[in-house]
This record gives sequence, C-alpha cells and structure tokens, in this order.
Amino acid sequence: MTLPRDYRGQTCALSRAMEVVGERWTLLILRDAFYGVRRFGEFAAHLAVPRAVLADRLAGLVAAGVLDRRPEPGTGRREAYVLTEKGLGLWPAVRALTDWGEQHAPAPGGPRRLFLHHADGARVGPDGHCSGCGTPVPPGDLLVAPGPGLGADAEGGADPGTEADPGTVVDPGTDVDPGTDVDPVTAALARPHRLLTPLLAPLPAAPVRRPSKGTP
Amino acid sequence: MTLPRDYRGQTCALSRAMEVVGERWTLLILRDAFYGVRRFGEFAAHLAVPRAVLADRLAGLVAAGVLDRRPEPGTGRREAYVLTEKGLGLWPAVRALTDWGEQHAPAPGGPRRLFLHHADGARVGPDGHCSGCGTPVPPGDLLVAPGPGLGADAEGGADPGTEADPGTVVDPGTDVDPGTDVDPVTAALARPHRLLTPLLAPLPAAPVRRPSKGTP
DNA sequence: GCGGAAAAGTTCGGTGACCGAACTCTTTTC
DNA sequence: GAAAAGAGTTCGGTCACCGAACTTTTCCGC
Repeated sequence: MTLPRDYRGQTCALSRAMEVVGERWTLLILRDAFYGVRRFGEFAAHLAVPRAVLADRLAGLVAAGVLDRRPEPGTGRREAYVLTEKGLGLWPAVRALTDWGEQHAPAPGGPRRLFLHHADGARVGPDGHCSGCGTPVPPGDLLVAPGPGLGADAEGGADPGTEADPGTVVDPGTDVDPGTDVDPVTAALARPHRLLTPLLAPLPAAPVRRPSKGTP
Repeated sequence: MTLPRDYRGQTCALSRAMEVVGERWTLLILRDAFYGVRRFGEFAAHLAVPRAVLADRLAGLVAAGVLDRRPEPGTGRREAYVLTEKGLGLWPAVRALTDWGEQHAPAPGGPRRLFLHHADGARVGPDGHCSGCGTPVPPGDLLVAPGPGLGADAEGGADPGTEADPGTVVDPGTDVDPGTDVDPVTAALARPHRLLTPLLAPLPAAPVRRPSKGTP
C-alpha cells in the first residue's frame, strides 16, 4: 500500500493504523524487527527490498515512534533499529496476519515457523496463549523455531530434524552450508531464536581491538 | 501497499497474507464488509476510494476467495460482495490493527467504535473474549456500536447517548439529519449494528420511495 | 414502449511510488 | 595510506494510484 497520502476523511482507528504500517514492505520489516533483525543491511538482504524504499520505511517508522534508531557504539557506521513500546504493540497484528496466511495459503509440508513458549517449549496458539501452561505469552517470551514446512522449497535447506537448544547464540556463516546462498538472517532462523533479542552478533567478536589512546 | 508484484523470494506466511490483503484500501474494504457493507456504491461512498481501484480490489478479493460476488435478485444491476469463510478468518487481524490504532493514535474523546457481545451487551476485548461472560465471541456475534469518540470530529454527529436496541434494521436516510452530508454507511453506523448482517436495506422490499408510511 | 434515474463498473490522462542498479560518504581495518 | 564494509542516496524506467468523466445495464413511472 502506498498509504501515507492520508486516507482522506477516514478517521477511524484502522485508517490511522494503516497510515503507519500500511505501506508496502512495512509489516515485513516489522516482523523481522520482532525476530531480532536490527541493522539496515540485514533487512535489505533478507527482504530483498530496494534500499531506497527500505530507508524510507525505516525513517517513517522512526518518525512514527514505532522504531527507535540508535547508533551501535564501537562498530563502524552501524545503526540499530529496535522496536519501541508502541512497536511492540503491533505483535498481535503481525501474528494474526501470519496465522491467516499459514492457514489459508498453507505451505507444503506444514508451517515454516512455529512459535513456542520460551519457558516450557510448548506451542503458542494464535490467541497468544501457551498450549502447555495456558498463560498469555508476550512476544519477548516467544521462540520462533523452524517448522516442518521449512526447507521444502527455495529457502535455505534446513532439514526439519535440526533442533538446537533454545537460546543458542548463532554464529552466522560458519555452520550453515555456504553453497546455498542464503542471507545471514535466513540462516540464523534455521534454529530456534528468542524474539526481540539480536539475531546476529551485535558486535564483532573482538570488541575493542586496539585502545591505542593513552590509557592510564 | 502495492504488493501483488509478489514479494519475490518471500515465501513466509506473512508475505502470502500481504499479497492478498496488503494493497492500499484492501483492509478498509474488508472492515466495511465485516460491518455489513455489501455493494459497490456503498464501499465507494464510505471509503472515498477511486472507483477503478475499488473495482480492482473487489475483483482481487473475489479471485483470492476472500469475498464472494453474487447478484442480488430483484434489484437492478446490484452485486453483493460478502465474506467467505476464508475472509471471516481475517477478523482477528482487522481487530488487532484497529485496536493498535485506537490505542496508539487515540481519537479525542475516546474510541469511536465499541465492540459488544450481542448476547449480553458487554464489551469484547482485543483478545476477542467478552468482558461479561468470558467466552470467545466470533465476529458474527459482535455488535459495532458508536463510542464516545464518535461525533467529536468531522463524522456524522451522533450524540453518545444514542442507544437503540440491538438488531434494529436501519432505514437509511430518513431519521439521520440530512444536513450533515454523511454517506449512508456512516449514518447507519451511528447506532449499534450486528456484524456480518446487511448494513443497508438489501431490497427495496416495500415501495419505500413514497413515505406514505403504509407499512404496518 | 419511452425517458429518466440509479447502480456498477470502465476509460483516460496526470502524478507519484516503486524498482533495480550504480554511486557517495563515513568509519574501520590492514 | 589503501581497502573494505555499512548506510544510505541518486537516477531513469515502469507501474499503480488518483480524480473525473464516460458507458452499460436495469428498473421505474408514465
């Protein structure tokens, strides 16, 4: 959608929401943000969105207060985009649309992603409640895990049996077959990952290589 | 969004959903369909969407199996667009986005629309459960009622105290002040209405055009 | 039957958004 | 100092959207 030309006359709540998140690519960007994507280049590589459009969307979301843009210290010119409280409120909408797509345009072989409760590993249903303990699960307590439908088509070949223990920090590019040219985000999502935590290593492994300044 | 150019490479469920409902105006059209809007001219008048775009969206939704297009017998060239089972599945997404807009870009004076449980009149929360009886409420058992925020701005002036009994069939254009040029859909939504039931008189059943009040 | 009205689209030119590729700018790394 | 990487920006071509006018079909009153 190309909405911010304001849906004139429509003053209802849905119109106001669509002015913020209704443009093309915006909800996919936000879904990636929930998954832990934080940097411009990661979004660009994973979504294959034109860089100019991505820059425009990120700026718009920051202006709307949905994302916060903060420089990551120590690294080169790296900006991090993280969800604000306002942005976190969009999780039910992202989840509802994802579930609808999963149910009414199903992937062969079953769902590609599963949402699990971090506390007990049970699946979390579309209503946001854990099927194991029955409690409502906020997005930060969710794991996104590969489902049986992953690997059945073009995306990176993750055999469905792959089950790393939850919470593993993924070192991208070392243990995923580099022959299939998947982007780092797709590769990292081949194993369970907790939402809202950085998906890729936020800092280069050696943090500060050379404090050559006068350090007492 | 202008999505149906296919979000190449994105095969996840959210992308598939966005290909169907991600274009500009589409979700607003579907929300109106949930409210009981059924005819081309009603959508056009209420949403102020270009007629060419509306025709394209309706055709796309019919092709996707979200809406069903059926001629209304007896009337002139009138087509009715009604939600299919697949379309009904989108209610959680519409509700989630509406609630987000209500919460994070609130209207002055409070929400413009309230969702009530048809059975007991209690409010239905964002999770779809009735605050009175606690049961989950499917969209067909919801009433959309004017909230305190309605009438605070440009839309038709409905004083917040107006409370018709649920289920009333609204005869458009007779008892709403014609001085404020509101479209029939907006006028009809000034009083509670049950979702998925026709919002405007589906047939000119009685020879209405002559207000001789001869219908006992 | 006939003219008018209404509903449902269709057509058309102008404008803006999106796309893909190449380019710039800054900071870090060798 | 040279090279590389990250984060955008620039640019021309294409496509979607917009608003208004137009066409088509059906119904109504006469």
